[in-house]
Amino acid sequence: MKTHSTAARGSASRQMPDTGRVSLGRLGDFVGFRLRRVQNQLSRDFAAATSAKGLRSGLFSSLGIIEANPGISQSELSREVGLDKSVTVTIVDELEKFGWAVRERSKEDRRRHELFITDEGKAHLDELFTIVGKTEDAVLHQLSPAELHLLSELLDRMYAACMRDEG
Amino acid sequence: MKTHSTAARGSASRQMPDTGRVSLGRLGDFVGFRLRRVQNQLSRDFAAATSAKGLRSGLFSSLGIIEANPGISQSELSREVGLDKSVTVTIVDELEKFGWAVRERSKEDRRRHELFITDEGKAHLDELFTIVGKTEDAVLHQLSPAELHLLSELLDRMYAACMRDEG
DNA sequence: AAGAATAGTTGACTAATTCCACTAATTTTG
DNA sequence: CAAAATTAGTGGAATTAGTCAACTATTCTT
Repeated sequence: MKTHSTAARGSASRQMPDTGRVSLGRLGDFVGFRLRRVQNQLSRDFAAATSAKGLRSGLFSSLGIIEANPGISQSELSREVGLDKSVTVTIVDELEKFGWAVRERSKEDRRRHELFITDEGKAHLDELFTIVGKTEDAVLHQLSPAELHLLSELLDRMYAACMRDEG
Repeated sequence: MKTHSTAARGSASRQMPDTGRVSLGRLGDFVGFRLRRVQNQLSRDFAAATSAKGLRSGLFSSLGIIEANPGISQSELSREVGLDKSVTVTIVDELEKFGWAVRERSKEDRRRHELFITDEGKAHLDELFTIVGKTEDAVLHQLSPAELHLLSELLDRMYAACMRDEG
């Protein structure tokens, strides 16, 4: 069952439409494909907008999570952002080098490193949020607030289902 | 420039929804973050489900596009899947090696290679669609058909906006 | 106290991405 | 029509991201 056929112009066989759009065919029945292309483009826009700062991928998200969850551990951070623990180490190393966040040994569990954002980190995060907000708005400006909210909700439910299955 | 999305930011979601006690903070106001984590997990599931076949990423999507657009050129394929041209070359090389697709020099424009899926390629694509369908269903089973349809539509609109912005 | 489990770290290895140069064919244009 | 610019396809180098296994230190389990 094709739920959403794009352009099914004419009969299937033969040559490419010179003017028309490319058909997704059966691929159009899967959200994974659409998700991937949108996310690809979005993260490319993000990289272009922040290229001056030379941030490694995942650093922005990590700093955002640290800000929202003061004292979070690196393991929890890894789980939330979806990165390997070893990658998180590298990111936190960099955050500390920049002076945007700090590690503090936990008093209760001395294996843990509690993470905190610094004032300087907050300032840079503000800047980054502004940049990302701009690039996202360029893509989302035609989605109504209701649609945007629904999109977030659907993505959250999908993510929750992912985590339930193998989390 | 009453951008809806800007108005929506900051007002909507400040809860700790899905997996637990970790808050998204301001990050929750951006779809890019949610998009990334869902897509990451989804593509990880896909990789796990197809690991036996050892397919390089983008191969499945490429074959799907070739099936839906017989005679498509490698450039057009690259554009549609969102890959670099050189990556597409590698993928088509592999598709030919497997016997799943063929290159044919175009009669009208002898620079072009027209791409066609083979019967064997169709068979394997059927198999892949089944596998991907299963893994997606595990994530999407709780989304209603209407929600699913809306999600696809929103993603398409976002993608169209991306493409419009940078040619 | 012994053993399993968890947090963090390191380094090695593999896959993916980007970038640039190059050939061939076609289109543009002066 | 020839020169220049453009487009399609290819190969390779360099950078980066993602995965994995080993290892220390600490805590939990029994």
